[in-house]
Amino acid sequence: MGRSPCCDKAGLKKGPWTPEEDQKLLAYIEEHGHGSWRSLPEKAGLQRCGKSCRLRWTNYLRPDIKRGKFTVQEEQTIIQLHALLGNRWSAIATHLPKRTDNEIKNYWNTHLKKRLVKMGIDPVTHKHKNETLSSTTGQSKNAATLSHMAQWESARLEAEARLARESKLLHLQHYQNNNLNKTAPQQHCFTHKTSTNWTKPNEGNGDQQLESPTSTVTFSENLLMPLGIPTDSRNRNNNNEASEIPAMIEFAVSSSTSSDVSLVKEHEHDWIRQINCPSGGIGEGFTSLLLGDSVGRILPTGKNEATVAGAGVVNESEYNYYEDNKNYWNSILNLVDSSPSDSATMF
DNA sequence: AACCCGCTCAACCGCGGAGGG
DNA sequence: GCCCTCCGCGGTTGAGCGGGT
Repeated sequence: MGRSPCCDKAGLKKGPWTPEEDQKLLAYIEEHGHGSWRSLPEKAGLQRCGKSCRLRWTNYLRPDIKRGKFTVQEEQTIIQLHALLGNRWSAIATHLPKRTDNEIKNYWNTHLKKRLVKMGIDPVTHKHKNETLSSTTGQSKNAATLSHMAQWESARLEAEARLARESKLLHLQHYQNNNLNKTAPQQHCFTHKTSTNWTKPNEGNGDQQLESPTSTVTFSENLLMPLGIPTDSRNRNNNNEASEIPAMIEFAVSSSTSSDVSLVKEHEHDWIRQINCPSGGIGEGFTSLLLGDSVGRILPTGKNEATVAGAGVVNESEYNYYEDNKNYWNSILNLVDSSPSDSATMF
C-alpha cells in the first residue's frame, strides 16, 4: 500500500525524544531555521527522519507554544469552531494562539467529546441525540441557510489558516535571513479584517495583529454535519455535479488577495439580511449547555431576540429550536468575527 | 505490593495536495 | 499531463502514569 514510512530508513530512531535530541534540534533551528525538513536531521546530527523533527518542533519545541490546562474561553472556542468546521484541527488552531492542532485534537478527543456525549449531545453533529431532523419547510430553510453560513465561515477560516501558515513562513525566512535575535519564530493569530497590512511580530499589544486574504477551500463532510444537511446534498459540493455553493462562496474560493475580501464581505450583509428574514430564524446552540456542566459560564451570544420572536407561527419547541440555534451561531460568528469593527451581532 | 484499568498526550502513520522538473 | 518529492493534516497508537481494588 504505497510508500513506506520515512522512518523505516536504516538506523533512524523512532519513539520519544530525549533531552539531548531536543537540544540538538532546538540549537540547529535557532541557528539556521528549519529549512528543508528532509535534510535537517542530517545537518543537525539527529538520527531521526525529517517528519519526526518537524513534528517535534511544531508540537513541542516551538517557543511560542502555550502548555497546560485549556481555559474556559479556549474550550468554548474549540467547541464552537468544531461545530462549524468539524475535525479541521489546523483551522481551529489558528483561532487558538499558542495551541497546536495536535494538542487541540487531543483535548477534544479526551475531554470535550466525552463531555458532549455525557450530556447527550452528538459530538459530530452537535445536536441532542433525541433530536430528530425535521423536514418542515421552515427548518429545511434554516438548515440551508446554516449550510451556506457555515460554508462562508469555513472559507474565511480556511483563509486565515492559510495566511497563518504563510506568515509563519515569512517570519521564519525573516528570522533566518537576519538571524539576529535568538528567540525563535513566533506564531500569530489572525483576524479576518480586510486590510492587507499586517503588523510585525510582537508589535502592538499581542496576537491579533495579522489579517487574512481568502483562499482556496474545500468543504468537508463534517463541516455540514452540524447543520443536519443530508449527505447527498452535502456531497454536491464535493464532486463535479452542479455545486450549491453560492456565488459569494465561489468568489471567496477563487479570490486570493486581501483586497478581495472586502468585496466578499459586502455580500456578507446579504447573508445577514437573509438570516434576519422573519421566516428564517436559525441556529441551534448548546454551547452554554456544554460549558455549563461545571460552573456558570458566559457566552458571547447574540442579543437580537426580536428577530426570532417575529418568526411567525411556531410551536414552543420549534421556537426553542430557533432560539438556541440563533444564540449558538451568534456565538460562533462572534468568535470567528473577532475583529472589533466587525463583531456586530448578526441575528 | 501487585495487578488492573482508564486516561492522557507525544509520536507515528498514511493520505492528499502543492509544486517543481 | 505525468511523475516525483516534500510537506501538512487528521486519524490512530502506545508508553507512561495515576487511581482503584
